[in-house]
Amino acid sequence: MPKVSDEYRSARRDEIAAAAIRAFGRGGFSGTSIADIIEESGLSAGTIYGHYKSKSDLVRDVAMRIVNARIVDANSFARLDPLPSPGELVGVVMRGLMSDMGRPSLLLQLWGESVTDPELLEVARSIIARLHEAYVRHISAWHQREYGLGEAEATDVAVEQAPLFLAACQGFVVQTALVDGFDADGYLTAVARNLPR
Amino acid sequence: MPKVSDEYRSARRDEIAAAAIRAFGRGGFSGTSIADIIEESGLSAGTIYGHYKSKSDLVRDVAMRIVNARIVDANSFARLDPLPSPGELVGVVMRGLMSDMGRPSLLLQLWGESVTDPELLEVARSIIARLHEAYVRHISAWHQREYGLGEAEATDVAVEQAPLFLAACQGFVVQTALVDGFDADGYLTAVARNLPR
DNA sequence: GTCTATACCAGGATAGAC
DNA sequence: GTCTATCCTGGTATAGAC
Repeated sequence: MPKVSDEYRSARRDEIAAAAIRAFGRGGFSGTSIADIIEESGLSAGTIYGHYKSKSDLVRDVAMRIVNARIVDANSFARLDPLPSPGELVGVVMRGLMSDMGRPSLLLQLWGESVTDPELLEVARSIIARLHEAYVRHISAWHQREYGLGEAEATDVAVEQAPLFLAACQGFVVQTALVDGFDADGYLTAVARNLPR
Repeated sequence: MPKVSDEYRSARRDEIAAAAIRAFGRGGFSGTSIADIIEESGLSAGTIYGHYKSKSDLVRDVAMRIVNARIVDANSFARLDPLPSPGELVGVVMRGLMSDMGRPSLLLQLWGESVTDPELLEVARSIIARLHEAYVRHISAWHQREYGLGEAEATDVAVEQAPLFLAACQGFVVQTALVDGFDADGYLTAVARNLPR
């Protein structure tokens, strides 16, 4: 085990992954060629294949990095004070998403390609599952604190409603990417005002 | 202008398009090769290129056929009696979608590929725009009839809320395709119960 | 109009020198 | 570890016979 190697390798992977994220952000996963990533990174084919064993390996790593960035704040919801309503939370999550992805269109591409690529499907599912779980916990906490429901009752409500808040996030992603002139702030305000509380 | 030709050509295009829809449904647009479509249709490369000038031409035609099938019932909402609430409408539209597409995953793929393909973007936008428009009209009609609002007021409400109902549809598509064990009926019931009315 | 055969190209991945 | 050069596969599209 060489002494510089480990952190060096990891730094190189970061560098390649960062270039790949930029490139994928423009062209999508399957629409981006290794040549594009070579150009974006300034590195060579040999180098990239020295750090990733295939394009699909790289795609999976990039997708995971995107997930992990989001997971962080999915778990910090519960500690916010004052506790935001579930509807306000959609705004918090989506604004966070926008600020570190620029356009969320990569998510749309991830979903699309998940349909045919089992490895991406795994990643996409894990994003959704974690967000779903965070919502169930949050909605339940909200109903307990705000309306004094018991835990079991609050959880029933949460299980019913969580998919709707998830849908509000997914709709935001779709509409941001596809509707031109989409009013993001107006949408998030409408969510906070009209979804159940 | 040969006399049999026109309807013959059009029937052949239908045949090719139908095979293409099945094939695209499995592999997505860019994930499906002409060879796949040849196999699915039982026809040959020469024939297909005799009716469509390129793969992208075929893709656009297929995407449009999918849209047009949906537009029909987007416009029949207003004539339903009793008038369904906007939330119930999500169920009507989505059940219709499911019954003629099987899995709505092709829509997910359409969205994903729209990000990088301008022609598909056009198609995707037109689907969303028409559904949005149908929702605005419907929500407005609902508020006028149900709560006696004036037209201007009802329209304001409709413009604010329409994106949320759209999101409920989009979330349904995403979750149907990606969440395993997704409870479609439970979701649609929750939409009808919890979205504003 | 339709088929078979094939030209042609793009993209992923590897070999081998440094 | 990294680069350059190249191989090879698979995919779109066309040519030419029937």
